[in-house]
Amino acid sequence: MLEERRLAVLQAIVSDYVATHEPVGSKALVDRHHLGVSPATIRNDMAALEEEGYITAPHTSAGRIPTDLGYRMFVDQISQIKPLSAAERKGIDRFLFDAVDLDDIMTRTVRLLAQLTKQVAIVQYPSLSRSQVRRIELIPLNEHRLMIILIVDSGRVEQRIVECAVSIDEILLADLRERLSVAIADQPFSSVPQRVEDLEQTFTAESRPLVHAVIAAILETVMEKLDERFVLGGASNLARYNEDFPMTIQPVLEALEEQVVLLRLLGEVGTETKLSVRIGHENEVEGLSTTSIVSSHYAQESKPVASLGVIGPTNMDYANSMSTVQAVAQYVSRFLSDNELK
Amino acid sequence: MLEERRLAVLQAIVSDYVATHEPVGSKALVDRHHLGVSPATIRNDMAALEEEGYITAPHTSAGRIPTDLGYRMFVDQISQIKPLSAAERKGIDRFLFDAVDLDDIMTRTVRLLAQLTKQVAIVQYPSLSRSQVRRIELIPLNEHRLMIILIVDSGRVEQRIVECAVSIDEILLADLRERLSVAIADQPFSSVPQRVEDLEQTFTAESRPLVHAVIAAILETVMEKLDERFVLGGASNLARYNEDFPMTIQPVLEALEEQVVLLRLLGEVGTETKLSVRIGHENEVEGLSTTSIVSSHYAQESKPVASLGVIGPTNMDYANSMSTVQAVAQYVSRFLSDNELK
DNA sequence: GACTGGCACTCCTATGGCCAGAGTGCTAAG
DNA sequence: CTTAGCACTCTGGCCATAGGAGTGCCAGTC
Repeated sequence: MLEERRLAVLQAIVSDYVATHEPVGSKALVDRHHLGVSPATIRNDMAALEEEGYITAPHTSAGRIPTDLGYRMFVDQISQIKPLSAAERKGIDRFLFDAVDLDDIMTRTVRLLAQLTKQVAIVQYPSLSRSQVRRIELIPLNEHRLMIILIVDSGRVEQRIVECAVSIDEILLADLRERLSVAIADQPFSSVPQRVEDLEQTFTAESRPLVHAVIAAILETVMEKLDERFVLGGASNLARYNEDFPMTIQPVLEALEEQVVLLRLLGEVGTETKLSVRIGHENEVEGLSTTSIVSSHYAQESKPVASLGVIGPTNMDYANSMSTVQAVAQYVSRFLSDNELK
Repeated sequence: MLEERRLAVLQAIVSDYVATHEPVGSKALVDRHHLGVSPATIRNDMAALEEEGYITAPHTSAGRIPTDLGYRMFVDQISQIKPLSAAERKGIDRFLFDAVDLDDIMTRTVRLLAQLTKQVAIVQYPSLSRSQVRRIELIPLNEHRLMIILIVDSGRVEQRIVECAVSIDEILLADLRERLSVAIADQPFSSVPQRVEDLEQTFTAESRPLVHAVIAAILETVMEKLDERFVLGGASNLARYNEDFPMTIQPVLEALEEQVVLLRLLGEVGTETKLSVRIGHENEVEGLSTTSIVSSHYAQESKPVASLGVIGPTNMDYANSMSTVQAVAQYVSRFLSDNELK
């Protein structure tokens, strides 16, 4: 009973604070939410909540604001996520409908997310490490230069130019392509390094220079680009929160430019739960300690391939962000699986 | 004589204001720059300069700050651009040295620019319209799907997936590829639409469905992607100027997300001059009226292929930005021409 | 034992007045 | 044409004040 009301009070504080961005006091609480008790009672509860670390007071005579822990509790209480309205779903549909290729899907998705949540959106490209090579092409460009093209089953296309000291023998190249194709097509990316290295052994000594150059380039590409691509959007939404944390825009912008950091944040998302929320200091990145990240996996044919999400101030509208991120992730998954881009 | 000193006064005002970001008064001027006259004289000149619209006073008893027109005059007076120091040039060299492909060059360049100028940097990909198709590949993916790959002499690679109702005949596809290759390889992009359309006529009726699908996709790709790619970097530098124009970050961020706007700004750069500076209201984009853009073409084998530059507040250090942009453009040009990525 | 009303207390915020300083424009003289 | 002097204006910082919001605690009630 008592516990129950305390929870209600916390939830009320969070939702009021999220709405107004101002500390909320006991009087305001009983006015806006019809809890059946007096302000004094609420004050007792608030004192207890503060004791437990869920809320804090900026100064003696201001209202309370939630701590990271308070938000965490609040978020964990949101058991069932409210579905989007028909209009919203329609909107998502229309937005993605006529995307022509993977790049197009990614850019549209990021714009969609930013627009719906009014926050900074981030969409990761399907991770190579969870994909398979679909096809490999070796295209001679001139005597000493060729281009490797890897087509991945997620629709990603990676290209790389290779320069080799020896002049390129087209017959050998075709042979190499064929054997590479057999070796790595439809194999998980993780097995590629081993397989191409094994393959290299099977070539005669005289063909080695070319073969080695190509294989080295493939290995490099596979390593370098494993997870590295993503798109950002809606950075201007950061400025809307000027009022709330005025001095901290710069570190956030800086953090957003750190690719590795962002990828780690998205990558850390466990595979067990689909929807993940990390609040304030929970993401241990300097500069993002006043922001929260709501992210979700998206899948292709039921296999999770990457993540997408939004980044906003800790006092964001979690319910809305969560449902939007989840919905968008589902739509993207569906879209990727239906219109295979392979 | 008089005219000459006025100019000196204007230059002094601009450089002081750029350095301190505070209105500069007559006393401070004679102190810092050893003009051989008294503050009162300077005041007269300042009154005249204000009359002519080069400077303005925020309020009665503050110093003066340059207007857009004042900056313009100042910039036009910078006849010879100071070369970079050896260390700086060395730095640029090292930064670009081991770039492996075009994407790599573009990202490195944008980071380099942002870092050197402490401003927002923008680098446009080599424009397709000023390039030639180097090679075209048609890669069947499955029965109804194929991928078109266009390799452009600037090193850009464009890919597009085509879906066709009829099943793909590999023999026909090879033939089509060959004839497409003949038709458009080493031709300027602008002539591609005409040539492929002509080519379509030469095919027999039964092969038309496939041929048409491919050609339509090529046309679409050519149209859509003509100039559209660029990379941005250093957005966090915007926040550093919080003090100066605090309320205006949002519109600037928004403008930066408008691809078309940015491309137009870069594109407008005439072909006659290499280095271009547009100040404040000169770039007629809402939201960028308090910013200046310093940009330059860069070239590949002496032919300008695209632009790069920086965007900063109107009270930026023009001399430095101009020399940096010019130097980076030269280096990128050299790099692109030396290590042809074709 | 849980809730409530009352009350004293604290602390922030907004307001207004005030002063000093910086910078100007003007005038008259060199 | 330049300069010194002077009166004038406007801003920005500082201080003190008042008002208000919100709290914590205590004593009383159901």
